[in-house]
Amino acid sequence: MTPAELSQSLFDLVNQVSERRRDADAPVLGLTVADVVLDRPRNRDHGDWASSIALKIAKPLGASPRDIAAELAAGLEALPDVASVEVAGPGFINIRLEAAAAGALAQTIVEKADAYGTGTLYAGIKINLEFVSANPTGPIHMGGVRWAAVGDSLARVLQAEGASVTREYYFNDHGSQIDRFARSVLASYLGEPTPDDGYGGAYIGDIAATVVAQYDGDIAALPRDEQQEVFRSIGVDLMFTEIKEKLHGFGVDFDVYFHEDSLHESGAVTRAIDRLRELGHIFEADGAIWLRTTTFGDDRDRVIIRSNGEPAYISGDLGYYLDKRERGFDQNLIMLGADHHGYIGRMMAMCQAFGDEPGVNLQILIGQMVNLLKDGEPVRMSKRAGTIVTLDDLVDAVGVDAGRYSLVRSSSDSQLDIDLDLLGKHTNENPVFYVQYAHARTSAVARNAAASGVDRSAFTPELLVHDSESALLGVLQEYPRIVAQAAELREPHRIARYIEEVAGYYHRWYDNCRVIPLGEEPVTDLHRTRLWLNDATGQVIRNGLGLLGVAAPERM
RNA sequence: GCCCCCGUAGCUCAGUGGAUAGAGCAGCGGCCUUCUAAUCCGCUUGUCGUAGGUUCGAUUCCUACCGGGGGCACCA
Repeated sequence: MTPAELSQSLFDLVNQVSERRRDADAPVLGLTVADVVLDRPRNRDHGDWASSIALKIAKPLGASPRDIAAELAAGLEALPDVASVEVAGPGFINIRLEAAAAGALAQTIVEKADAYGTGTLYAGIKINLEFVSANPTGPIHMGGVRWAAVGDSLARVLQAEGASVTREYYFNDHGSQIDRFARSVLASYLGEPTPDDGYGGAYIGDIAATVVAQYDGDIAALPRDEQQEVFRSIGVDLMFTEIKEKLHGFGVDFDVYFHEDSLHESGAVTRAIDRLRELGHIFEADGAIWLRTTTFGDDRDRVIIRSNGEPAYISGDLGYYLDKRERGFDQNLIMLGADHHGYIGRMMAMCQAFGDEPGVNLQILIGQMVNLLKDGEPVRMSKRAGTIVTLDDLVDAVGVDAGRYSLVRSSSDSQLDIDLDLLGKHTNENPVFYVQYAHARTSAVARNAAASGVDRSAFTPELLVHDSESALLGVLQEYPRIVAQAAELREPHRIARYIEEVAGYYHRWYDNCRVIPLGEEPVTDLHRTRLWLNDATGQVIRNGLGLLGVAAPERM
């Protein structure tokens, strides 16, 4: 019996009880199945599943919660897979399943394999997920790396729920930051000091040297403005290529790298502005062209074409958003750092100005910043000052798996502290090893089982009665719900926390229950059935790590 | 001044209205002739920032305040 079936049964019982109890003239409760949720109690004494529904409906029915609970309990007890039901505390209903019914899950998981945990929440939905989008003015730093890890994992989670996801990187190659970058590289080449508003990192010199080596001609012979253009175009390409390669090495690949420049060149920006003008949301003032975002809740109107004729940054967003919509994306997700949260108002206003629904067609996910600490003291990261910690630094220190895992296991709402010293030393503190070790252990057990003549030729789930077994089964059952929740809330860290929990239950089970008989003891159906549970656990950990983009090693 | 995020064990952090608030790390003490000891077991620590409110029930929702971080351009 699946949790869904059990909660449907409970829902039916709730309806029966409320029909029987309510006065003829009283309003119906209007509950749906979703209101009748089953919890997996933390305390195993409270059964395999628990419901607080009696507490919720007691008042409208004018009855005591315990009386309602008792009636529901009687109905549940009659179900075939339910072993026992009790009413506890103020009116909780604690349900215990037959061991066979609970244990059947092990076989289900093994048979579903990679598909276990996937759902259909977003079946048929096209989602565009834009993340990282760091400017190509320097190596990708820790802030961007966090979104690379979280965004890629979120994409995987959404795909697991049936969505068609396009990972997209918006490449800002149009604005004045690029000019600063070009001037900085040029200055380095000429041996001049870094411009006041330029970038001063050591990588600037490297880029200058590489550009000189790659340029087919004599840069020194060019006039200064042409020199700058050479350093701009080749330098940006170099950065762009490097960023792509580094992200690839980190396991993050984008489907689309979208160039801001192309929006201006293709006329997409002009088209978007024309469209908004037709809709009556454009006005002119002080020599500039504005979008009246205040109509849609923004705290001020926004300039989209400056009085000098240059498009403001947001104009690219107008064209870009329209382009995404024309490409058929129902949901457009954009991940931004907390330093960009002020964009939400204007972006949502823009979405609404186009006639779309903010929060549905456009969703902006804000993630908090990464703080770097050294000797317990904060280190400020700045591309300008050249004090940056890059993707490479992270991977060199701890590797891809531990790096991704440490970035994705915290809520994006929390600022992340990363201690540069700890990063290099105490790698065992990373819970990823705890989880990976559990997975390696399931593989080792499976290998040894094969060598010892334990196979999966029998499956008798009613034998899985040890406390550590029902606890493990209980947590394995949660997986599909966790994936759905992570997708809905856009919070992939839930997957990490969950598999840590699975690893814990598995290790404790391993300690208590043998899959392979000791010494000369015969192989029994209990051993064979436990092998199913072992393999099921490995499968769930593997699936979970897969959603995080972290390897599931068979040996450690 | 306004907006967003955070405040939970010594540290880093989970916990989108439920029962006795959890994990990892750190500390102390136990288990290897037994499927991998990167595991497991035991001990120890909490005004869930403060004060109100809603609720049968609040770490969770609402309000105010305190503390930390970030943001409020014809920059991108």
